[in-house]
Amino acid sequence: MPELPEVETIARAIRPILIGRRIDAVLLNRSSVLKNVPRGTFLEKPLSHQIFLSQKLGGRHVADISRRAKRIVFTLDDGNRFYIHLGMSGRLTLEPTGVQVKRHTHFVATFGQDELRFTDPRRFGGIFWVGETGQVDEGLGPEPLTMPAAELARRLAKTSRAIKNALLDQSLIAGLGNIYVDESLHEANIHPLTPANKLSRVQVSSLTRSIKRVLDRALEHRGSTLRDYRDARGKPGNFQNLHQVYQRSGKPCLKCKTVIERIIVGGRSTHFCPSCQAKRDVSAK
DNA sequence: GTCCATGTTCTTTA
DNA sequence: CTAAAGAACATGGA
Repeated sequence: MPELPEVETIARAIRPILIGRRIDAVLLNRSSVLKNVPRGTFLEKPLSHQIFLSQKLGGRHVADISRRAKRIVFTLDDGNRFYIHLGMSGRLTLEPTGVQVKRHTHFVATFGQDELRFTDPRRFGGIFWVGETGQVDEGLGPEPLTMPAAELARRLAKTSRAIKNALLDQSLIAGLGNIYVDESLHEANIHPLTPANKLSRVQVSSLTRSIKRVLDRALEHRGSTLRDYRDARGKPGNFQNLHQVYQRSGKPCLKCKTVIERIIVGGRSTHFCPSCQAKRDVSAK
Protein backbone atom coordinates (compact mmCIF):
# COMPACT_ATOMS: atom_id res chain seq x y z
CA MET A 1 0.00 0.00 0.00
CA PRO A 2 2.48 2.56 1.01
CA GLU A 3 4.89 3.97 -1.52
CA LEU A 4 7.56 6.59 -1.07
CA PRO A 5 5.24 9.53 -0.21
CA GLU A 6 3.25 7.57 2.35
CA VAL A 7 6.36 6.12 3.98
CA GLU A 8 8.06 9.53 4.05
CA THR A 9 4.96 11.09 5.60
CA ILE A 10 5.08 8.56 8.42
CA ALA A 11 8.83 8.91 8.92
CA ARG A 12 8.56 12.70 9.14
CA ALA A 13 5.85 12.42 11.76
CA ILE A 14 7.54 9.99 14.10
CA ARG A 15 11.10 11.32 13.70
CA PRO A 16 10.81 14.45 15.90
CA ILE A 17 8.81 12.63 18.53
CA LEU A 18 10.95 9.53 18.95
CA ILE A 19 14.51 10.70 18.38
CA GLY A 20 16.38 10.73 21.69
CA ARG A 21 13.66 8.77 23.44
CA ARG A 22 14.30 5.62 25.43
CA ILE A 23 12.63 2.35 24.45
CA ASP A 24 11.15 1.08 27.70
CA ALA A 25 9.73 -2.16 26.39
CA VAL A 26 9.02 -4.05 23.18
CA LEU A 27 6.35 -6.58 22.44
CA LEU A 28 6.48 -8.93 19.45
CA ASN A 29 3.14 -10.63 19.09
CA ARG A 30 4.04 -12.63 16.01
CA SER A 31 7.61 -13.78 15.67
CA SER A 32 7.50 -14.25 11.90
CA VAL A 33 7.13 -10.49 11.48
CA LEU A 34 10.75 -10.04 12.60
CA LYS A 35 13.09 -10.94 9.76
CA ASN A 36 16.84 -11.34 9.32
CA VAL A 37 17.48 -12.38 12.91
CA PRO A 38 21.05 -13.69 12.93
CA ARG A 39 21.45 -17.40 13.57
CA GLY A 40 22.86 -18.12 16.98
CA THR A 41 26.55 -19.01 16.82
CA PHE A 42 27.13 -22.69 17.48
CA LEU A 43 26.86 -23.81 21.08
CA GLU A 44 24.40 -20.95 21.49
CA LYS A 45 20.74 -21.74 21.67
CA PRO A 46 18.84 -19.89 18.97
CA LEU A 47 17.20 -16.90 20.60
CA SER A 48 13.48 -16.51 20.33
CA HIS A 49 12.58 -13.54 18.22
CA GLN A 50 10.85 -11.81 21.11
CA ILE A 51 13.88 -12.21 23.38
CA PHE A 52 16.26 -11.12 20.63
CA LEU A 53 14.28 -7.95 20.03
CA SER A 54 13.90 -7.15 23.72
CA GLN A 55 17.63 -7.57 24.27
CA LYS A 56 18.54 -5.39 21.32
CA LEU A 57 15.97 -2.61 21.78
CA GLY A 58 15.16 -2.59 25.48
CA GLY A 59 16.72 0.38 27.29
CA ARG A 60 18.26 1.79 24.10
CA HIS A 61 17.63 5.30 22.83
CA VAL A 62 16.62 6.13 19.28
CA ALA A 63 19.50 7.96 17.63
CA ASP A 64 17.90 8.47 14.22
CA ILE A 65 14.90 7.70 12.05
CA SER A 66 15.13 8.01 8.28
CA ARG A 67 13.57 6.69 5.12
CA ARG A 68 15.23 4.74 2.31
CA ALA A 69 12.87 3.77 -0.53
CA LYS A 70 9.85 2.25 1.23
CA ARG A 71 11.83 1.40 4.36
CA ILE A 72 11.67 3.31 7.63
CA VAL A 73 15.12 2.98 9.14
CA PHE A 74 15.73 3.15 12.89
CA THR A 75 19.23 3.69 14.25
CA LEU A 76 19.83 2.98 17.93
CA ASP A 77 22.31 4.73 20.21
CA ASP A 78 24.61 1.70 20.03
CA GLY A 79 24.80 1.79 16.23
CA ASN A 80 22.42 -1.10 15.61
CA ARG A 81 19.78 -0.54 12.96
CA PHE A 82 16.56 -2.11 11.77
CA TYR A 83 13.93 -1.05 9.31
CA ILE A 84 10.20 -1.48 9.02
CA HIS A 85 8.57 -2.21 5.67
CA LEU A 86 4.80 -1.78 5.54
CA GLY A 87 4.11 -4.22 2.72
CA MET A 88 0.61 -3.81 1.31
CA SER A 89 -1.54 -3.30 4.38
CA GLY A 90 0.89 -2.23 7.08
CA ARG A 91 0.45 0.74 9.38
CA LEU A 92 2.92 2.33 11.74
CA THR A 93 1.17 4.48 14.30
CA LEU A 94 2.05 6.50 17.34
CA GLU A 95 -0.60 6.16 20.02
CA PRO A 96 -0.85 6.82 23.74
CA THR A 97 -0.52 3.75 25.93
CA GLY A 98 -3.96 2.71 26.99
CA VAL A 99 -5.59 3.23 23.61
CA GLN A 100 -7.11 -0.04 22.49
CA VAL A 101 -4.61 -2.07 20.45
CA LYS A 102 -6.02 -2.99 17.04
CA ARG A 103 -6.28 -6.48 15.64
CA HIS A 104 -3.21 -7.63 13.68
CA THR A 105 -0.85 -5.50 15.75
CA HIS A 106 2.39 -7.47 15.61
CA PHE A 107 4.86 -5.15 17.28
CA VAL A 108 4.68 -2.48 19.97
CA ALA A 109 7.54 -0.34 21.29
CA THR A 110 6.81 1.68 24.40
CA PHE A 111 8.36 5.12 24.99
CA GLY A 112 6.97 6.42 28.26
CA GLN A 113 3.35 7.28 27.52
CA ASP A 114 3.75 6.84 23.74
CA GLU A 115 3.61 3.60 21.84
CA LEU A 116 4.85 2.89 18.34
CA ARG A 117 2.63 0.17 16.88
CA PHE A 118 3.06 -1.92 13.73
CA THR A 119 -0.22 -3.35 12.45
CA ASP A 120 -0.44 -5.41 9.27
CA PRO A 121 -3.36 -7.77 8.45
CA ARG A 122 -1.82 -9.27 5.33
CA ARG A 123 1.64 -9.56 6.86
CA PHE A 124 3.51 -8.75 3.66
CA GLY A 125 5.44 -6.21 5.68
CA GLY A 126 7.85 -6.79 8.52
CA ILE A 127 10.62 -5.63 10.81
CA PHE A 128 14.02 -6.27 9.27
CA TRP A 129 17.01 -6.49 11.55
CA VAL A 130 20.10 -4.88 9.98
CA GLY A 131 22.52 -4.66 12.93
CA GLU A 132 25.73 -2.62 12.71
CA THR A 133 27.24 -4.25 9.67
CA GLY A 134 24.23 -5.05 7.49
CA GLN A 135 23.20 -2.92 4.55
CA VAL A 136 19.99 -0.87 4.63
CA ASP A 137 20.41 -0.35 0.87
CA GLU A 138 20.30 -4.06 0.06
CA GLY A 139 18.64 -4.58 -3.32
CA LEU A 140 17.72 -0.94 -3.82
CA GLY A 141 18.30 1.37 -6.77
CA PRO A 142 18.63 5.16 -6.44
CA GLU A 143 16.17 7.46 -4.69
CA PRO A 144 13.85 8.96 -7.32
CA LEU A 145 13.77 12.45 -5.79
CA THR A 146 17.52 12.95 -6.17
CA MET A 147 18.25 10.76 -9.19
CA PRO A 148 19.66 12.53 -12.26
CA ALA A 149 17.97 11.80 -15.60
CA ALA A 150 21.24 10.43 -16.95
CA GLU A 151 21.27 7.74 -14.30
CA LEU A 152 17.70 6.67 -15.05
CA ALA A 153 18.57 6.63 -18.76
CA ARG A 154 21.57 4.41 -18.14
CA ARG A 155 19.50 1.98 -16.10
CA LEU A 156 16.52 1.85 -18.44
CA ALA A 157 18.79 1.24 -21.43
CA LYS A 158 19.70 -2.13 -19.96
CA THR A 159 16.26 -3.71 -20.14
CA SER A 160 13.61 -4.34 -22.74
CA ARG A 161 10.82 -4.78 -20.22
CA ALA A 162 7.78 -2.52 -20.40
CA ILE A 163 8.59 0.81 -18.73
CA LYS A 164 5.75 0.12 -16.28
CA ASN A 165 7.52 -3.02 -15.04
CA ALA A 166 10.95 -1.41 -15.03
CA LEU A 167 9.79 1.45 -12.78
CA LEU A 168 8.26 -1.03 -10.33
CA ASP A 169 11.61 -2.81 -10.03
CA GLN A 170 13.06 -1.54 -6.74
CA SER A 171 16.59 -2.48 -7.76
CA LEU A 172 16.29 -0.21 -10.80
CA ILE A 173 14.67 2.76 -9.02
CA ALA A 174 13.56 2.53 -5.40
CA GLY A 175 10.37 3.81 -3.83
CA LEU A 176 7.79 3.84 -6.60
CA GLY A 177 4.78 1.54 -6.56
CA ASN A 178 1.73 0.95 -8.69
CA ILE A 179 0.06 4.31 -8.05
CA TYR A 180 3.01 6.60 -8.65
CA VAL A 181 4.30 4.69 -11.66
CA ASP A 182 0.95 5.09 -13.41
CA GLU A 183 0.68 8.74 -12.40
CA SER A 184 4.25 9.52 -13.48
CA LEU A 185 3.87 7.83 -16.87
CA HIS A 186 0.71 9.81 -17.49
CA GLU A 187 2.35 13.06 -16.50
CA ALA A 188 5.20 12.28 -18.91
CA ASN A 189 2.83 11.14 -21.70
CA ILE A 190 4.48 7.74 -21.97
CA HIS A 191 2.59 4.55 -22.78
CA PRO A 192 3.12 1.96 -20.01
CA LEU A 193 3.98 -0.82 -22.48
CA THR A 194 6.83 1.08 -24.11
CA PRO A 195 10.01 -1.02 -23.87
CA ALA A 196 12.27 0.71 -21.34
CA ASN A 197 15.24 0.75 -23.69
CA LYS A 198 13.17 2.34 -26.47
CA LEU A 199 12.53 5.60 -24.63
CA SER A 200 14.19 8.59 -26.20
CA ARG A 201 16.54 10.82 -24.24
CA VAL A 202 13.82 13.47 -24.22
CA GLN A 203 11.29 11.02 -22.84
CA VAL A 204 13.62 9.90 -20.05
CA SER A 205 14.26 13.53 -19.04
CA SER A 206 10.55 14.18 -19.06
CA LEU A 207 9.90 11.02 -17.07
CA THR A 208 12.52 11.93 -14.48
CA ARG A 209 10.94 15.34 -13.98
CA SER A 210 7.44 13.83 -13.88
CA ILE A 211 8.39 11.29 -11.23
CA LYS A 212 9.79 14.04 -9.01
CA ARG A 213 6.84 16.33 -9.59
CA VAL A 214 4.29 13.61 -8.85
CA LEU A 215 6.12 12.47 -5.71
CA ASP A 216 6.54 16.06 -4.46
CA ARG A 217 2.86 16.77 -4.97
CA ALA A 218 1.88 13.51 -3.28
CA LEU A 219 4.08 14.44 -0.32
CA GLU A 220 2.43 17.85 -0.03
CA HIS A 221 -0.89 16.04 0.25
CA ARG A 222 0.41 13.45 2.73
CA GLY A 223 0.15 10.48 0.40
CA SER A 224 -2.73 8.54 -1.15
CA THR A 225 -5.31 6.55 0.79
CA LEU A 226 -7.09 3.94 -1.30
CA ARG A 227 -8.17 1.75 1.56
CA ASP A 228 -5.54 0.85 4.14
CA TYR A 229 -3.06 3.69 4.30
CA ARG A 230 -3.09 5.89 7.39
CA ASP A 231 -0.39 8.21 8.66
CA ALA A 232 1.29 7.88 12.05
CA ARG A 233 -1.73 9.51 13.70
CA GLY A 234 -4.25 7.32 11.92
CA LYS A 235 -5.32 9.94 9.39
CA PRO A 236 -5.75 9.19 5.67
CA GLY A 237 -3.82 11.03 2.96
CA ASN A 238 -5.43 13.34 0.40
CA PHE A 239 -3.54 12.79 -2.82
CA GLN A 240 -6.02 10.16 -4.09
CA ASN A 241 -8.32 13.08 -4.93
CA LEU A 242 -5.72 14.41 -7.33
CA HIS A 243 -4.93 11.18 -9.18
CA GLN A 244 -5.07 11.66 -12.93
CA VAL A 245 -5.33 8.00 -13.95
CA TYR A 246 -4.95 5.64 -11.01
CA GLN A 247 -8.29 3.91 -10.39
CA ARG A 248 -9.94 6.26 -12.87
CA SER A 249 -10.55 3.74 -15.66
CA GLY A 250 -13.75 4.53 -17.55
CA LYS A 251 -13.57 8.18 -16.53
CA PRO A 252 -12.44 11.02 -18.80
CA CYS A 253 -8.79 12.01 -18.87
CA LEU A 254 -8.48 15.32 -17.03
CA LYS A 255 -6.18 16.63 -19.74
CA CYS A 256 -7.98 15.54 -22.93
CA LYS A 257 -11.32 13.89 -21.99
CA THR A 258 -10.43 10.55 -23.57
CA VAL A 259 -11.66 7.62 -21.49
CA ILE A 260 -8.94 6.22 -19.19
CA GLU A 261 -8.15 2.56 -19.86
CA ARG A 262 -7.13 -0.19 -17.49
CA ILE A 263 -4.94 -3.05 -18.65
CA ILE A 264 -2.87 -5.67 -16.83
CA VAL A 265 0.89 -5.32 -17.07
CA GLY A 266 3.16 -7.65 -15.16
CA GLY A 267 0.11 -8.87 -13.27
CA ARG A 268 -0.66 -5.36 -12.01
CA SER A 269 -3.54 -3.06 -12.84
CA THR A 270 -2.26 -0.31 -15.11
CA HIS A 271 -4.18 2.88 -15.80
CA PHE A 272 -3.44 5.23 -18.68
CA CYS A 273 -4.90 7.63 -21.20
CA PRO A 274 -4.68 6.08 -24.68
CA SER A 275 -4.61 9.53 -26.22
CA CYS A 276 -2.12 11.40 -24.01
CA GLN A 277 0.02 8.26 -23.72
CA ALA A 278 0.00 7.09 -27.31
CA LYS A 279 2.24 4.15 -28.14
CA ARG A 280 4.39 5.90 -30.70
CA ASP A 281 6.65 8.63 -29.55
CA VAL A 282 5.86 11.86 -31.35
CA SER A 283 7.76 14.29 -29.14
CA ALA A 284 11.26 13.11 -29.91
CA LYS A 285 13.32 12.84 -33.11
C1' DG B 1 -18.80 -17.71 -4.29
C1' DT B 2 -15.82 -14.10 -7.32
C1' DC B 3 -12.46 -10.58 -8.08
C1' DC B 4 -9.38 -7.24 -6.49
C1' DA B 5 -5.84 -4.86 -3.56
C1' DT B 6 -0.61 0.92 -2.32
C1' DG B 7 4.52 -5.28 -2.40
C1' DT B 8 8.15 -8.52 -2.58
C1' DT B 9 10.25 -12.96 -3.40
C1' DC B 10 10.54 -17.43 -5.07
C1' DT B 11 9.81 -20.52 -9.08
C1' DT B 12 9.15 -21.47 -13.78
C1' DT B 13 9.64 -20.46 -18.55
C1' DA B 14 11.87 -18.81 -22.62
C1' DC C 1 23.32 -18.65 -18.04
C1' DT C 2 20.10 -14.81 -17.63
C1' DA C 3 16.02 -12.04 -18.23
C1' DA C 4 11.30 -12.02 -17.95
C1' DA C 5 6.89 -13.84 -16.73
C1' DG C 6 3.99 -16.12 -13.21
C1' DA C 7 2.77 -17.82 -8.85
C1' DA C 8 2.71 -17.39 -4.09
C1' DC C 9 2.24 -15.19 0.23
C1' DA C 10 -2.48 -13.69 3.88
C1' DT C 11 -6.43 -11.05 4.77
C1' DG C 12 -10.40 -8.39 3.94
C1' DG C 13 -13.66 -5.56 1.26
C1' DA C 14 -16.81 -4.90 -2.67
